Amino acid sequence: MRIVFMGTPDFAATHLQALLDGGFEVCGVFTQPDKPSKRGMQMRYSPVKEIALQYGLPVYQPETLRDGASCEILRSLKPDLGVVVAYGKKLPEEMLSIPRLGCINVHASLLPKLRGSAPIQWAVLSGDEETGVTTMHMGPDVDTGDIIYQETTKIGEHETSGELFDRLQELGKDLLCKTVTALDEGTAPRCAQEHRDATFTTMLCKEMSPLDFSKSPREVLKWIYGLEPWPCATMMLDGVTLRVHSADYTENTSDCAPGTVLSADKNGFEVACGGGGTILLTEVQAPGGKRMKTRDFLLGHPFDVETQKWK
RNA sequence: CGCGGGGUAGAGCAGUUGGUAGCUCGUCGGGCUCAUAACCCGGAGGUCGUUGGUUCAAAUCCUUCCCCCGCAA
Repeated sequence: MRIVFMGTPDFAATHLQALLDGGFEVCGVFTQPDKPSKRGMQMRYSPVKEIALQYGLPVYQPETLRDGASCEILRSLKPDLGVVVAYGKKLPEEMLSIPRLGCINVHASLLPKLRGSAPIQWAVLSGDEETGVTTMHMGPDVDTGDIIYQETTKIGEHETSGELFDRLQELGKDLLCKTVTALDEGTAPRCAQEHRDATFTTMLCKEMSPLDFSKSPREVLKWIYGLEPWPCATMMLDGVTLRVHSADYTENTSDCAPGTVLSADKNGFEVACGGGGTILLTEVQAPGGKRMKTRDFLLGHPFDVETQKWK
């Protein structure tokens, strides 16, 4: 079975690698155009392109899919199936129907929940107990297609989006291989989504970083882990913006205003939250510095709880 | 050369009109105490990221390179 793969970031690259490891025939790869990025702003290949080149696969990086040229390329590859994983552009309807079996997509949520661009992070941010991955047939509207398979997993109470990312791509790649095999054998199930249960997610942005301590300790903690590793939660403390990387629950309560630092010692920053609870910030990062245990941070940046200022 | 911040005891930081390298924590030893992560006394531990230069003298001024962090995604 000839497969055309479309994807861009690491999450997609893992899936492409799995197809190749699984012995599937990938006859072409679409990925986003090279762009300067990272420190140094050097031109870099997408993770998917790196793997494609490594295996000598033809790589296509059209700026747009809507000028007809991409359709021509896709037709010329004579694919049986299109596999789209985090490609970064919406496919025009015309392309979806070119492969003999159509196109399928791997989405990192339990559809119809968390449709949209950052389902993994939003699963954490929302405080969900579980999430998963879904493979589906692609239709004209994004993330609305018929479901083929789903795999569910529990979200750890202290699990970061980054960690969940890693786990879901492991689940996703296996589910993808299972799905492709089933499609090849004609045994794949097909189940329409319950569209009225749908929820939607947006891309994360830096404006989400500042922590809102008027929320409950669990909401604050989930916000911290949901924004890890990017864009990362932050808090303003006496004029300094601290990034907050990890936190723990406490048994304590407080009458102080949310956001008040109740203690700053070897355990970390204990901050008053909404509802009378408190939260312990255990790992932080100062501007220009690297992340470190709050305990270590305080050795060189002592904080006076009485005045809420740096000493 | 995209922009900016930073590399100083095991850890986190201070220290630029150049002049013997400091603080907090940890660590080791001793003391106090019913006891202690508390307190007191004492000790060990640093070629100040790397190369070259200026100077009587460089952590500090100039130069080469390496590494870390943030912006941008």
